[in-house]
Amino acid sequence: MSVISIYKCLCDEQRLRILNLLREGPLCVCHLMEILEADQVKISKQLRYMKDLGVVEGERHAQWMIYRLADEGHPLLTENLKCLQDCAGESLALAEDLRKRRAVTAHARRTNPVCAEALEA
Amino acid sequence: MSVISIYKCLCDEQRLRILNLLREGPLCVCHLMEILEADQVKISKQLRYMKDLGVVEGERHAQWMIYRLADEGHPLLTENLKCLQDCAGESLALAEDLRKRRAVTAHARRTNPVCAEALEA
DNA sequence: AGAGTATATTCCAAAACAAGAATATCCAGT
DNA sequence: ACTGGATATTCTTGTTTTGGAATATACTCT
Repeated sequence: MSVISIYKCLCDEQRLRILNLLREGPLCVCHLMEILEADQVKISKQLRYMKDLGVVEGERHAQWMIYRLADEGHPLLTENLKCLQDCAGESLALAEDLRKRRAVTAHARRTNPVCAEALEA
Repeated sequence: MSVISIYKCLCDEQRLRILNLLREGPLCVCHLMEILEADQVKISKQLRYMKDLGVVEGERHAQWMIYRLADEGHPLLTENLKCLQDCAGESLALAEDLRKRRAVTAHARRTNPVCAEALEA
């Protein structure tokens, strides 16, 4: 995972939002779809793009693919995601995304325990 | 200057190196060419790209165009440029570029005082 | 085996970007 | 007005990235 790769991921709003979400822990595609209100193909493609650059990793758990930040997170990426909380502020709805994230995963724990459990692993 | 714009500039090696150089103060195109060992058109195009995104500003001084970071530098950009010194390390020759920068501007002060002076303004 | 859910891949057209060559502009000095 | 230096723009072509539609794969449950 090179410095340039990290910036290539961050330079697109949707990818940036995905990384911001993964910062708080792994997520499966269906949760990302729900939080970002985007269709499945688009999300999958973004994840593929970032996986090819080594920024993100995916692991299958039953029928779900759980994605997480690769490498325990390169320091540059970690720093940026932290910084973005304050810097981005209004324009990108990062805080809002995180709020949704909690709602979605909490809900999943009830409706879809198998998937929810995979997130812990 | 948006967050995404900043990352769009940082996600290309040459642009990143230019920003790293501008962090220490304004420079004119001919100095950038010399330090990065790149041809004029390529540098001009990168500067144009970054200017259109509002990340960089240019001002004419006689026949020279002096470029600098816009806006006194967005905090996110500032943070990244600082962080990169350590993070990037070997792969990108950022420290080396800065060394060259000092040599080039020092030399300019002797051979081309008019241009050199414009950098101070 | 068959059906359903979750996710990935492929194909194709559009847009953005990059690189090189040629040319244009702006300014200073004569 | 003319020349030369510094910089910008235009044109063309090739590559990367994006977006939508269709399709394929992987896994689970019955």
